[in-house]
Amino acid sequence: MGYPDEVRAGAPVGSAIVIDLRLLREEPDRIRASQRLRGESPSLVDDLLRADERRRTATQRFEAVRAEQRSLGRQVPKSTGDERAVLLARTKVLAVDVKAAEAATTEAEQALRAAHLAVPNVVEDGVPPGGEDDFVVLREVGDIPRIENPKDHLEIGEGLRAIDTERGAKVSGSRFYFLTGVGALLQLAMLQMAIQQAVEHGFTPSITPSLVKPEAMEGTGFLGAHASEIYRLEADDLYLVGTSEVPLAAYHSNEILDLTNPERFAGWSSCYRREAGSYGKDVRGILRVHQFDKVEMFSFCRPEQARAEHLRLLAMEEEMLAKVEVPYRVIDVAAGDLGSSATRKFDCEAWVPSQGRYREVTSSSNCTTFQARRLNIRYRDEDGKTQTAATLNGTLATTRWLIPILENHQQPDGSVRVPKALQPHLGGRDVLEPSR
RNA sequence: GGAGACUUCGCCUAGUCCGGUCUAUGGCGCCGCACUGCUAAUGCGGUUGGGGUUUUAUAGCCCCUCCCGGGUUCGAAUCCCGGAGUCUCCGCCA
Repeated sequence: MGYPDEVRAGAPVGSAIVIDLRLLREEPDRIRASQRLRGESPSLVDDLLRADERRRTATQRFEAVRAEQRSLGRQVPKSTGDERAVLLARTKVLAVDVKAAEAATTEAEQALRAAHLAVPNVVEDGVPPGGEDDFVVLREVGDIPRIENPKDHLEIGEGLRAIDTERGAKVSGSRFYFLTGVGALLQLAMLQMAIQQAVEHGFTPSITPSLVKPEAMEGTGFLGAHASEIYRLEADDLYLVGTSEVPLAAYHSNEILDLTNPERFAGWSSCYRREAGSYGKDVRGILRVHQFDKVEMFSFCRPEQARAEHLRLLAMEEEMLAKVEVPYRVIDVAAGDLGSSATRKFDCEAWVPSQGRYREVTSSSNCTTFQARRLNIRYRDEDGKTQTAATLNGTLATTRWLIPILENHQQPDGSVRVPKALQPHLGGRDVLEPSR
């Protein structure tokens, strides 16, 4: 799955990239170091700088030839006779040069973009080195409940007639499910509560498209190493989103924003993931599925505000987790496990009694200018100059949350206690029992 | 799905037939100044945007930009082809 096709499909090229290249030129060593932390080749940076230089040269040549052509072209209408014939002959030659120079520029720009897309975001200072298992636990919150022989969420869910994975498999295959009765109601209540909290904190609630064009996928960094995770509709050249982060990021593509204050969205969408390469992993229940629903936070802000915004999103997640009364811990994800777009990532992991361990339920990434550069999202600074914006995202609630909610609040009789904050969203009921 | 109309510098709009100071018209809005107890009104001036370059700065210079991408041409907002989007009507359908 290469990007040149996507580039031709209309992804923004050139200008916005160069702004950040200026920064790259100043600190290439910093970026090489970051590359090593991620376990990727530092030479990508040199490829990028070379491509940048090539593009500059090509552009300068094109502009020079073009300027001459225009200048001569302006004289043609005023000229007559022999003078005109000479001019026409000269411009005829120039036309060929211009065309060649333009082609060279276009090619150089595409090469630059390709080199650019290959370079992951620079890792933020303080990120733990290492891979998947090298995260640092920042804190553990809440008391782990003592439950004798805890049932897992699927057993509880089936008892409540809330989760039906057998029929999910019958209708759509493995890793699909039906939420029915109190299961459906619980999910709607949880997502509604998430939206309400987001609105209270000034986020704009949004219901987003689930199908997006290639440039939206490319721009958010999802067609990189994890392209095989993405569903693609061949007939229409559209992708099914794995998170509303994608449409929300692309929402402001090719725009210049007023980012005096950060712009914040809470997107509700169904999400689709192929889960390729996770065969045999987490096959039971709804922990790892092909389709789920999610409320995702997304912020556009100035780069200097991004760290504070990141902590803000994390605080939102913790507020939600507190409302569903589930014990959790916060981890600082290690450099090798960041994904190409993030400079830093905090995950919240909820306690899952049946497994006796924490499982990821939220993930919030600071992408700084990585996505905005690719999607050409800018803002105007005090001097009126355009600068690349920063983007951040974080999970506010998803279907997976049903697992810790059901398991941590299960009762010996098979019913499930409803956390207080959720009750108003469930018509006031304080316990889940089988129903229609 | 069928037919037609349309897309111009924040918004509206002239220009497209008949290619060349269109380096885009006018209005609204906005900014500045003047006048007037204040406001309003009026008058004058300014105002497409993006990138590069240069300067202490002001200012300037160059390229790109008339939905997007190709083509024709010495030269394209204008002509040709392809695509996207918007609207209207018809058909169909949650």
